[in-house]
Amino acid sequence: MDERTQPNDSAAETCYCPTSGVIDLLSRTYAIQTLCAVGTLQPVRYGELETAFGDVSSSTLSSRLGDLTEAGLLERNQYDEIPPRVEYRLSEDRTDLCELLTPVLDWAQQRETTD
Amino acid sequence: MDERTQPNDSAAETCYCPTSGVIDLLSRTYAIQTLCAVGTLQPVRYGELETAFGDVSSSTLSSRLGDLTEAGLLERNQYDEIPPRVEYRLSEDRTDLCELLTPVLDWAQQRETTD
DNA sequence: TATCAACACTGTCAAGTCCGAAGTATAGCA
DNA sequence: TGCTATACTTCGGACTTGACAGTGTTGATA
Repeated sequence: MDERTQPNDSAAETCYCPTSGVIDLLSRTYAIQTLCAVGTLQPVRYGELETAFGDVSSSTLSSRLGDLTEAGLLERNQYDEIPPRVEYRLSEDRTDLCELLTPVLDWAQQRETTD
Repeated sequence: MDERTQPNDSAAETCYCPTSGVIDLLSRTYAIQTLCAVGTLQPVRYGELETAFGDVSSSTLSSRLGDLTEAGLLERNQYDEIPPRVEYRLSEDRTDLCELLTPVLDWAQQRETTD
């Protein structure tokens, strides 16, 4: 940490930290997208996400939703109807994460179209 | 898209998009951390990243750096010395991604300490 | 009466990805 | 001659993912 360029000090403290639980979670397939999609479409059902993504496998989407719910980032509400209905939405206090991630997805998509 | 709560329209366009190349990349182990660590410590060497993370396997770090370099997010400079020296830094125009990701890592770390 | 559709998953197996440990190449130093 | 330093690569096994088929319930349709 001497003659290196450094954006700012707070970043220096956080950036190279070891894998934390949440980042581990976000590093799985479709985790980021799922989070943002739920934030945008909420309340959203399993089938809606499946068709929105188009190419997720049902097992992956299922376990991703399970992971995120278990981690407290999503809420799952099940209604006793036939056919069954399950709705997902962001947990009350996790909306902020989605707000941080959306620009990342925006960036990625913009890059996709320009490069 | 009728009575659903929607944060804003631009988010609705981007959030539930299918997996794009960049997001695919970021969804691999240590990709987000590597990007942010390079942004913070640049120019940074392989060994520095390895010790900074502490628990990455060398093979994973190696392939992650390769992925990010190949995708044009990182620059790799090799010097003909013994022992060898290789330096990584963010590509000129990719600094903005790191700026978007740092808050995500901050959020994750803060959550880690409060929960 | 038999079948089908709708929905939210779960189960299974093959393929891909990741980890930890050991190995590679090179030159200076003891 | 062996040790050190560096930036990787290779290998076998473990874990994750994808494709596809199946589950359970009830109302609608043939």
